[in-house]
Amino acid sequence: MKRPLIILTGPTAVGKTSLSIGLAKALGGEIVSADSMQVYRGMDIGTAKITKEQMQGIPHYLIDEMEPSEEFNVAVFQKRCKEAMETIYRRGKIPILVGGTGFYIQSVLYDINFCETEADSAYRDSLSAYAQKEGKAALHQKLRQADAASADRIHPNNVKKVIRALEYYHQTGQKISEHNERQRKKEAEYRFRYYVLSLPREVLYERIDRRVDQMREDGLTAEVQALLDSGCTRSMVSMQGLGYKEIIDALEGRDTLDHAFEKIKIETRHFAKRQFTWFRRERDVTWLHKEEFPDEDALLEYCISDCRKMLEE
RNA sequence: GGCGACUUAGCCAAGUGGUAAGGCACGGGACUGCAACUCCCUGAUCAUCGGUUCAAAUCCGGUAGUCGCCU
Repeated sequence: MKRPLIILTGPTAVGKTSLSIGLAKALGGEIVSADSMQVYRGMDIGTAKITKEQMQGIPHYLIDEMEPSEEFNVAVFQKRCKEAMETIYRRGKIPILVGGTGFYIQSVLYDINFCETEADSAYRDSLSAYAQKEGKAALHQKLRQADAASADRIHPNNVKKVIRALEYYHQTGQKISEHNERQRKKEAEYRFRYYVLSLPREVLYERIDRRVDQMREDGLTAEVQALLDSGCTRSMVSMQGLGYKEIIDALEGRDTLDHAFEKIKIETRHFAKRQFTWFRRERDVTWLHKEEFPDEDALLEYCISDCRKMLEE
């Protein structure tokens, strides 16, 4: 019998955290964070990380498990997430995957295969240098020779993705387009519910604006300064998080703080929009339109009973 | 009340006679090891009325609005 899995996601600032705790309590669940930034220690305000008090005793995994200097990515996430889920099953609990990184959720739900090879930064750098010298089109042409299907799919300007496709070919001798095709057909090996929490765009955007204002009041600037003081640099993956790169620019004199915070608002809205695009095309999702419920309790009740149905299957 | 300047898409903004650059926002989309990343697509007849001209956002005049200076 397939094991149960509950997924709760949605755009940033939609209110996943509070719902997740209610669900975990009612169903005997433990939470695994599916968030690419909340794993990092010391990045609390900018990632709107759940606090100890908010957790209300519910165990959380993949939060504060890495240093900002370490590199976290889908492959690492997938591995650690599966480990956490094993622990949870062993304890007789139900894993609840909560977070807004759709790609990460997909990697676990459909068990996408990321081959053993490590990222080859030397090769990546050489390709990147090649693109600098010869141009993006030339790099794309290189990909066309190796993997025409990928070249058709990936826009020449999307250098980062072109490089990854080339790297895959370089390391495995196979075409990433074919690999992707195979992965795409996979079925979930869990009994699951995949909830996407949503709000009308205008409401969400207002919440985002307010949240960013709150981050400023709560001391995001000091948090970023502390990270810089401890040796973090803009080039770290962790420092590319929303809110971090902008404040770094301001602290290092390339921007004003006021403008940086405005920029964070706009970019967070863009991010939310991208998340909607992602979830809209994900199959097997259950949309939860918050505005269709009289209040949070009603929403929670609905989720609980819907999950129970799934658990009894 | 007088004089002057301005009026181009939601915002900023090129264009001064030959048939509307660009940027931002908004909206849509892609995404299989950096994903809070990276990338793609998308909008106007130029305040308004009339005139000159083969041809006007571009020249002339009226009207309206905005801003500045003066009384």
